[in-house]
Formats: sequence, structure tokens, C-alpha cells
Amino acid sequence: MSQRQIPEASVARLPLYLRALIDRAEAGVESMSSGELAAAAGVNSAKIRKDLSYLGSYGTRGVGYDVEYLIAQISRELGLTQDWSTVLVGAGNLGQALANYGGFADRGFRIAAILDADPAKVGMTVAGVEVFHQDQAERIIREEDVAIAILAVPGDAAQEVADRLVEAGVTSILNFAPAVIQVPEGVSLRKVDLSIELQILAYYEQRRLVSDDLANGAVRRHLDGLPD
Amino acid sequence: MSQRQIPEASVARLPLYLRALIDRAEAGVESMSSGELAAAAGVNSAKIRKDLSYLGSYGTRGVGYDVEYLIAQISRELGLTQDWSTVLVGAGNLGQALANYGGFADRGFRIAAILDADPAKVGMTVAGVEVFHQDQAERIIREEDVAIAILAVPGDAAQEVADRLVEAGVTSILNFAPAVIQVPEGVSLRKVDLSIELQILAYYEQRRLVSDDLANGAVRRHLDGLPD
DNA sequence: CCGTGTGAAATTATTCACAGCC
DNA sequence: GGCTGTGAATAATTTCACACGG
Repeated sequence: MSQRQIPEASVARLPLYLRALIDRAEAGVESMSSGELAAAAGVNSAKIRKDLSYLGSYGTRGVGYDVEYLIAQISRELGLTQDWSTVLVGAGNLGQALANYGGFADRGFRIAAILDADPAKVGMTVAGVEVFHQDQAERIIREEDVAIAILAVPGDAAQEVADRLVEAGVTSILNFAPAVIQVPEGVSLRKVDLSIELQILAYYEQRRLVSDDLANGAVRRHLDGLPD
Repeated sequence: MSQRQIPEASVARLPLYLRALIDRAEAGVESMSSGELAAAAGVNSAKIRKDLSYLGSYGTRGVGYDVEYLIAQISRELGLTQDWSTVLVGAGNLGQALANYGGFADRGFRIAAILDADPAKVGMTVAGVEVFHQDQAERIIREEDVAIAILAVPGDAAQEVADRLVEAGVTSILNFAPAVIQVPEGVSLRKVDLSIELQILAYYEQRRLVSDDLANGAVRRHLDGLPD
């Protein structure tokens, strides 16, 4: 199988495999089995094989996968053989941290400009990138051929900013703002919500506490010789 | 239905509903239908009703859900009626941005301490929280009864730091480090990976470009009177 | 032999559609 | 009449298990 429409869940894992592969390649590893890759990526091996089968038959039976070759195939599939221009919108705390985060540039995502609504921030340089006023969005997106925007604005500004970005030609948005935003059909949207992740953890944390209590209760009953 | 084991996918959406509800409550809204809540949270209404049904029957047929009451129920379910102490590990760019991010404290997640391996950072105060040396982890986690750790260290340090945190008693980790980490059974782990999200977007962005090309090709063939 | 690639089975998640109640 | 709550239907995802090829 070599032709298309990779399941979304599978696409979302490919970058993980890619990172594991690059990591092992740098350590000099030339070949990996699905089991080794699974361990490095934190998933199980059946999933690895199934996911990779959507890309094609790039493994060798009885042997495994050639690391460099697989890196090339996944990179191509993910569209990482080209560089992408992005704009980062929002030069506050989070925006600045994102600008300083090296992981974007490493993977071919160039921040062409940082945009902010606050005139006081305009002209600053963050991680070597100039901050422009949001009014310049249309021009910069056009001139720099920006397809992807990273949104790090306050929640209540997010929808409005997203609308303008889409209007200006952006077709993918990575939203860090703590707000639900709507985008038109045909525009991709992913969100990263810092506090939501913590809240999910709190749920499981609480369950752990509750079941500990129950277990303690059970132990106590047992020690007391009472029926369960 | 009121008794337990809410599907994971559903748990992951509850914080989203909660935020939408709080937002509307602040705007003075007292009641919402599943359709209204769906619009505010960016999902469909069947999902809302199904998800909420796992918590219990808290709506009123023909009317909708009482906003305040539902906020209370979801908060209780998620374990947000209590405050949680956390430690933030890593006082670099990202760590500082996270410390400055108000969204944690707002939702009852108190950062008890920031930990860093770099002695030069020890003693600093970030967002009103003191930075301690990582050697203090065990003491702080014990004294402050910390169950949740936020990991914002370099990728190559992540596993080692996670091991120490678990050893010290942490039972939930939110990992921002760009690395796969393993935790023992019984410890919760969620990860937020900034560059992986961009890579996922790149995949769909590329497909858009490719299909545009194909469409242009089709148009060209059509205009040229050639067969498809 | 060993590990991939993949149908088939099992599980999980989403959506439908409507009875039931306010 | 309108909206919830929920079984039943559908879709997506994960896992199993093994034939196949190097």
C-alpha cells in the first residue's frame, strides 16, 4: 500500500517516530525493528508497523527498518523536506518563550515575523526576530508566503486575530490561546492548552486519591475483622 | 447513570466544557442547551450530551443545563474543588513562561516551587515563586504534598528528572520536554509537544498544496481539452 | 528463523435518532 | 414543543495473530 489518506491518529504519531529515529541516528544506529522503535517512541510495536504501512513497505522482513531511509520517508510524508514560514502572533510571555524555543527552527519552521497589537512591543527583537504591529499581518503573510500561524494572544483576542490571519491567507493555525476558535472549512487548526492538560491530570490524580481511600477502608475493615 | 469510569476521550473534553461554561457564567448566562454549549466549546451537541451523561443526569429536558450547577459538577468530577500543589521543573525560557502563565493558578494549580539544576538560577524569583536547586525536590515534594510536576527541562534530562520526581512521590507529570519519557504503572503522564503540533499541521498543509497542484493540473488539462 | 505487513477481531469513540420528560 | 438522556448504529482506532519474504 502506498497511496494515501493516512488516518489522523497515525499522522499525529509520525512526528514522534521521527524524533525517535533522528535521536537514534545521531547515536549511530543504522537499523531498528518495530519493537525497538516502539520502545523509543513509547508505543507498542503493532501500532508502529500499522502506522508505517500507511506510508509504504519500507521495512525489510526479518531485519527491520533502515533508520536514515525511514527518516527520509517520514519527513517527506510530513512535508518537512521543505521549510515553512510562520508568523508568531503575540509577543507576551508565552509568545517570547515560543520564539526562543529552538525546536521550531530545528524542524524547518522559520518564524518570519512576530506580530503584536501593542505598539510598545513593535521594533523589539525576540530571538533574532523583529516584532511588527498586527496591522502588518496581511503584508508579511503575503510577502513571506506564510501558511502557518502560531497564536499566543490572550484568549479574548484569539478569535478576532484568527479571523484576520485566515483572511490574510493563513491556512493552518496552532492555537496556544486559552479559547475555542472557529476557522472556516479548509483551514487546519490545532490547539495546545496548557491548563487543560493539568485539569485532565487532576481527574486521574483525584481518582487515585479516592481509590486509595477505598483501599485503606478495605484494609481497615479487613484488619478489624469486619465483612467487606 | 452516575457511576464511573468516564472514557478518556470524554475526560479530555470536560475542561473545555468547563471553560466555556465559566465564560458564559461570567457573561451572566444562567442556562445553556447542549447545542449552545456545543457551539461555545467547538464540538457537536450529541457529544456534549453523551459526555455529560457520564457524570449524571444534570440537565432538564426541554430546557437545558443550569450553568452554575454544571460548573460545580464538572469541577467536582475533575477534582478541581481542591487546590493542587505542583512543582515546575526547569527555569529556562519555557519554564519561566509557564510560571508566568496565569491560567494555572486560576484553576487551582499552585506552583509550590520551581526547581532547576543550574545553581546560578537558584534563589531567583519567577512570578513570585522561588527557584530551588533540584536537590531539594524530595524535601519540597514531601513538605508541600506535591502530586503533580510540570516538566520543562531539556529533552536529554527529561527521563532522569522524571525518575527522580516519581521516586520523590509525584504521581502525575505534565511533560513539556521534547522527549519520550517512561513512567511506572500508576503514574499519570501527559505531554505537550510544541513542535510535534507544527509538524502535524505541516502534513495537512502539504496535502493542501499537493491537491491544489492536482486541481490546477486538472483545470489545465480541462482547458487544454485533454482527458483527465 | 525473524520481523514485517496486513487482514480480521476487538475495542473505543462518535453519531444517529427517538422515547421520555419538563 | 423542545431538549435531554441513551440505546443502537456507525466509524475510527487499536490490537491480534500469522502468512510471507529476506
